[in-house]
Amino acid sequence: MGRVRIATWNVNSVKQRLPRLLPWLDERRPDVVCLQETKLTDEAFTGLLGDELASRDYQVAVHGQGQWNGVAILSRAGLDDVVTGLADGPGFPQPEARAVAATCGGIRVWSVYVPNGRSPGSEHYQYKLAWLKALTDVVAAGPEAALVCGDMNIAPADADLFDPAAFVGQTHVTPPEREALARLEATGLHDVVRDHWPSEQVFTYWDYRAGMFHQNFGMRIDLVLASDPVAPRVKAAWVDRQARKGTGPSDHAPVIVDLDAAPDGDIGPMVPPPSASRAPKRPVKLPQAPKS
DNA sequence: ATGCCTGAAGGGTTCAGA
Repeated sequence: MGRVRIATWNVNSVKQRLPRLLPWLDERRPDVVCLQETKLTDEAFTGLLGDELASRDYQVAVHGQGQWNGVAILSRAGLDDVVTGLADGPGFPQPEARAVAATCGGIRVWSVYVPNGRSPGSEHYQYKLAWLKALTDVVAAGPEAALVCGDMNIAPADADLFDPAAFVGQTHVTPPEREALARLEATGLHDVVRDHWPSEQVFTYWDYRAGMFHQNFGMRIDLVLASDPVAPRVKAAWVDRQARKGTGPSDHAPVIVDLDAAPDGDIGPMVPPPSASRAPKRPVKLPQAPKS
């Protein structure tokens, strides 16, 4: 098929994000959308926006739960062989709604929300590493044409942080997390945004607090990983920072990838990475969990 | 020294997020 636009977006509650999500779908017109942190049961998801998505010709694969987590795939490029969850994946302690897969336009598409990890060495951190191993096994056993999209909760390199010094000792940057991500990529996946912007500062997440977005103090933790047969088809790969601006945004911006053809002129501007933020004048102290 | 903002559940506050 021709051009296919694929996007991934941690919306931080699809219910709260509806006034941003629907106009964004109409403006960017993605063919396949991977959502994370939907925070709705499947029934609530369908009740809330089933009609809105159907009227835009999207088929929907949802895997949600109440309150936390939740992933989905919207597609008007086909939606076959839907699988929810990770086979033999770990729970915390029960399995959580963090992965859904479907075949869209001949590509096995995964929408994933990797566990946060909370603090290095914690039970949740071990869960995160085990979850990544289960994802790696399932992707390795799957079709060759694949896209793994979502919130990895890992900054692949220090270049993906506004201030690496601020993250020392935190999750998202520890060697075991980065090694787990590298093992996933070693199944034959390419980080297409980094490949297209090899030396640019590109972020996908900015904390809501303390004007972090305004200062461009962000992280790149939302990734599109394309398998060997798919990666050469990538014609554009960018972060839609417009979606992080304005009223009622998610704390994450969408990542948009076009396969095979350059985007048409009528689907909105290509947004280049912002100019590099200046290094903080003073060391930036990240919020810490309160001591128990 | 600090969870500084946001969302969810549920209840007058707490937990989770990265």
